[in-house]
Formats: sequence, structure tokens, C-alpha cells
Amino acid sequence: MASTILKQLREDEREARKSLILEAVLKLFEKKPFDEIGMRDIAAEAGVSPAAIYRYFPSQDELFMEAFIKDLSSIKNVFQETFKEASQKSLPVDPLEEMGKAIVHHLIHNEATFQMMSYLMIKGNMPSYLLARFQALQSALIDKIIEVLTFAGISDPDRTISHAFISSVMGVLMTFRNYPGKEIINAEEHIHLLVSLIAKIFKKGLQP
Amino acid sequence: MASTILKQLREDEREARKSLILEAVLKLFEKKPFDEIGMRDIAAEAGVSPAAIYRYFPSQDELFMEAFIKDLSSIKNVFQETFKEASQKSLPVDPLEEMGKAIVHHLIHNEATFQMMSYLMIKGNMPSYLLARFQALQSALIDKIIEVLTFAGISDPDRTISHAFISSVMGVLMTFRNYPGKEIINAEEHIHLLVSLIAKIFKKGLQP
DNA sequence: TGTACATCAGTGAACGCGCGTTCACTGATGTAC
DNA sequence: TGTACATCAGTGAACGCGCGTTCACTGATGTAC
Repeated sequence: MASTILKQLREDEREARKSLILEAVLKLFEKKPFDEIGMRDIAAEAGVSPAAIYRYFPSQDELFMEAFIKDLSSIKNVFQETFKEASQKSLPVDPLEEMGKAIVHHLIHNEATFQMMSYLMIKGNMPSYLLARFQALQSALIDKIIEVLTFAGISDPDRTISHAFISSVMGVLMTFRNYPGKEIINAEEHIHLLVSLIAKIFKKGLQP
Repeated sequence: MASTILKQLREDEREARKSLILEAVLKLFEKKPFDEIGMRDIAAEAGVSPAAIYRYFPSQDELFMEAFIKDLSSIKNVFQETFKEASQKSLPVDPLEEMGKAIVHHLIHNEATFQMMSYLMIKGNMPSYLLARFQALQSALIDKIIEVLTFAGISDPDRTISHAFISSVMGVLMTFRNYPGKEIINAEEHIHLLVSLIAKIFKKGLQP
């Protein structure tokens, strides 16, 4: 009996330490592209030695993937809120545009998450254990987006319109996030402008 | 007199050899992502030793950039043709959609060009000598696209609409080129479907 | 026309560096008797 | 309660590998006299 409790406690402790490392990674994710983050950086940020990390994660890839998933999952919550807010206030805002802006905002302010997302989308041959996890995440996101679209009055039985909208938003982000010669603040402004333009075009262009 | 001619000939020969290496890179670009192409691969493909490459290009980065520019410039010609064709046949095709499809087609069938384009767009801090060249290329492309848009009857004094359209197309490409679980042939079909949908939405959504 | 020297393309092997990962070890905490 | 042993977190240093790049050298072609 008592031993199981102790075991549980130790398990919790282990999870807590694991989180500590993940938090360190997420902190670095905010300011650096993921491919410039080394195990030594993470170790320093978390206050442990590089070797210690390997007690909790089998490889850098797995660690990054876990951090990425944790980070990106938080976007889903933002959707949820947007969705509920709009439904309660009986549409004072345009859910399509709000959703686009929510995605954009998050990915503009998290350097590595943005880069990793892009990287995973672009990269062809990926180890399948990573691919599977990314795919699951992507599907979940798309489902959420479809929810919002349906709610916004856009019926889309075969998901084509949803795909078009999502990828347009992603495209704006990827094309102009680091558009040369623009400061990041201007880029953000420009991107928001484009996203709301696209939202408007979609709304109008999809009317019967 | 004669010596200048000889000098010229030698210069030509040098250029020819340089092209040989560039061609080798482009050949590899078709089948592999650029970050999996090493100097040894290029050397093997071109039939020279790795060290020989450095007689013509100062670094791998410069070599890749030059190959990339050469490759991507060929898209511009496709635009030109699309543009002229449409103008001669007095609009049997939709130039907006055709242009989108031309971009998509080229980038689907050139693995490394696609990846490098995406990479350059996404990557933040890039050596400025590379950035400058990419920027020039990007501007030139955007100008061409604006030409087509203007021709298609979309007036766009501040380039916003052009930006929105281009990035939407790029977004579809980036999002679904390697969409997990889809074979590349299906992906291509799906992408073309999305691009023409977007072209339609834009056309309709932009009518006054 | 022949000889000595300069120039340049090209080579195979080696250098060097970054960086993920592993190794041998320490010290603390838990367990058995 | 004390002692011998097991377990596990954590460490600093070293390993090892890939890969861009450089080095010392060879052989061919051009130039001067």
C-alpha cells in the first residue's frame, strides 16, 4: 500500500522534472529557431547537464516533438474560446477572421514553433514515428477549424474549403513572417491585413 | 588581339565548366531536398572531385543559391507564355488560375527548389549576401504576378491583393505538398483542386 | 625549335568543427537483515 | 539502530560521425627567350 503511494510520488516527481526540461525548451522556442537550439543550450536553460536530459527523453527529436505538440495544442484552446465567445455574444465578431488572427498571432510570437511547424509541413521524408504524431496533431487542428467554419455558416462536407482557408492563412504567415526588409512589427501588421482580406474574400466568394 | 580572343575562349570554357556543375546540382535538385545534397554528391554527379567545385564557387551556399536562382527564373518564362497565350487567344483560359497552376506544377516536380524556396521564406536570420539575392528574385516574381493580375482585370495599386493571392497559393503548396498519408500524385491533384478553388473564390470575392 | 619557367585545372587525403550522444563515475536515497 | 547492498538521478569529459573545406601535390598547357 504505502509503497505504491511512494512509487506514485516518485513518478510524479519524475514527471515534474520532465516538465521542467520541456518548459526550458519552450522558453528557448520563443526566441530561437529550433534548429539553432542545442542540447547544451537546453541543459543550461533547465539548469542540468546535457546528459541528464537523456534520462527523460530518448533523443533530441522526441524532445522537440513533445515540446512542439505541447506548444501547439495551446492554439486549440484559443479556438475554443473564440468559438464560445462568438456564440455567446451572438456574432459581434467574425469567427473566420478571428480564428485566422489567433493562429497568426501565436505563430508570429513563437519563433521556433512557427519554424518547426513549417519545417514539418515542408519536409518530405520524416521518420515515421515523428510523422504519425504530427499528422495526428494536424488532423485535430483541421477538425477544430472546420468546427469554426461550420459555425460561421460555411458548409463544407468534403473539407476542401477548410483546406483552402487554412493553407491560405499559413501561406500568408510563411510568406511574410520573415519577409526581407520588413521589421517584425510591420510584418505582423501586414500579415493581419492580409488575413482579414482573405477572410473577407472567402466570405464573399463563397456566397451562393 | 589574338591573346584577347584566347582569353575570351578560356573564359567561355570556364563558364561552360561552371554550368556543368550547376547542371549537376539542378539534376540533384529534382530528386532530393537540398539539405541532403552534399558536396561529394554534386562532385560525383558532375564527374569531378569535391575540391574542384571550389574553383568555381566559393562555398556550398553560393552554389546552391545560384542553382536555385537559375531554376526559379525559369518559372518567370512560364508566366510570360501564359500571359501571351491568354492575350492572343483573347482569354480562353483564366490567367489567374493558370498562373497558380504553373507555379504549383513547377514546385511540385522539383523537390529541392520547393524546399529551398520554403526554407528561404521561413528562415529568419540569413547571411545578408544570400538574403539580398533572394529578395531581388522574390520582388521580380511578385512583379510578374502583379502583371498577370492586372491583366486579369484585378486592379491592385497597393499590391495587397497580389500578396494575398501569391501567399495563398504558396500556402496550399506548402501545406499539402507533403501532406502525410497522401501519395505525391494525389497530393498534386488535391493541390490543383485547391488552387483553382482559391482562384475562383478570389475572382468572385473581389467583384465590386 | 628547344628549354626553363609560370599558370592553372584538378585530385585524394586529411583537417577541423559542431553537436548529439554515451561513458565511467559520484553521491544520495531506499531496502533488507 | 547499524551495516551492506541496490537503485537511481545527475555529472564532466570524451566519443564519433558527417560534412564543408583546405592542403600539398600532379600533370597539362601556355609563355619567354
